[in-house]
Amino acid sequence: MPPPIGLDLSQTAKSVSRAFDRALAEAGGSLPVWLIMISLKTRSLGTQRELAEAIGIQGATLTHHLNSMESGGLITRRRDPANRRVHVVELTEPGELLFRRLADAAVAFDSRLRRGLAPGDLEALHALLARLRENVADDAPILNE
Amino acid sequence: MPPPIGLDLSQTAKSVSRAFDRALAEAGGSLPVWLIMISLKTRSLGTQRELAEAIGIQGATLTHHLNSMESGGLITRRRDPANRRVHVVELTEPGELLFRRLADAAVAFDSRLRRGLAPGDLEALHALLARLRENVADDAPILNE
DNA sequence: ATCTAATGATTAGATATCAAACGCTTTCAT
DNA sequence: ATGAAAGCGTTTGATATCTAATCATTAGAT
Repeated sequence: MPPPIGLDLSQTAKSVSRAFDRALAEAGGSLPVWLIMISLKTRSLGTQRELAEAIGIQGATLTHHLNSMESGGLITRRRDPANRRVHVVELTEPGELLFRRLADAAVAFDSRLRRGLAPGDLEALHALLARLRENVADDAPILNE
Repeated sequence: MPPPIGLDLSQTAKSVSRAFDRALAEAGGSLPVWLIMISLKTRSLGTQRELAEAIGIQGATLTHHLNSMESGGLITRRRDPANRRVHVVELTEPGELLFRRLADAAVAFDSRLRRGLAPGDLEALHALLARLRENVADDAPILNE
């Protein structure tokens, strides 16, 4: 009798996320802050809505994080002159500094997480997770194969 | 360049958990309520602390859930005469009824989640998740293999 | 016997997240 | 040109969770 897969998944994710958050906290950040920063740096940001979507939180929640990051001097927000509905979010110099520290912590954590896993294992895991996401996507929800 | 594994995991878990919670909500419950009930039914419960541990939440959080379940008539709490520190938690008749409905929903969801996954895939996933949990366990935290 | 430490559960306070409502800006149809 | 609809971000209110402090009970030591 295999264990219920959703349970297994969520408990594992909880453990891993908490450990990651602790690692980032030691470097002076947090998981949401890290996700926001790396999205700002790598992806070519469109709007805050897209940013929230990319990191898997709600727009309202993102606003809170940006508020504290702004008052902490990590980012600036200004209206885009071309489209005054959108806020352009940018890292300040202290923000860049923290980003580098968090990046180091994230890399270290990731290698710790991969211990004992072959490249093939990682690919397999990635594919399995993708399949699970598909299976709970809203379209064609029940339909038994 | 492989995607960061922790991210992949947590986003998937979030999607799956939310979908599961929606399914349980349609059956009149929620994820924590379901976890509490199934733990009460299957595992031989020791204390609330153990119960909380088993379902991966904090004792204080469990208290809140038990409060609402009790006022909703799903469970009863009484002091154990043998050790008056512990609360003996038991399902009421309406509680048993809801349990059965949630069990149906959970089974349906699980089969939906397993669509397109061979038994070998499930075993592999289980093993990979276990490995990840090990890798973030507090003992021997950094040590590169 | 009594004092101290440990244990089980609850309560209080803080934080994080979400959903819904709102305000401003832009787009588009007429 | 103007009015309706949609888009973007923020605010508000509710919920869930955690940590720390507290109350009551039990176990252990002297």
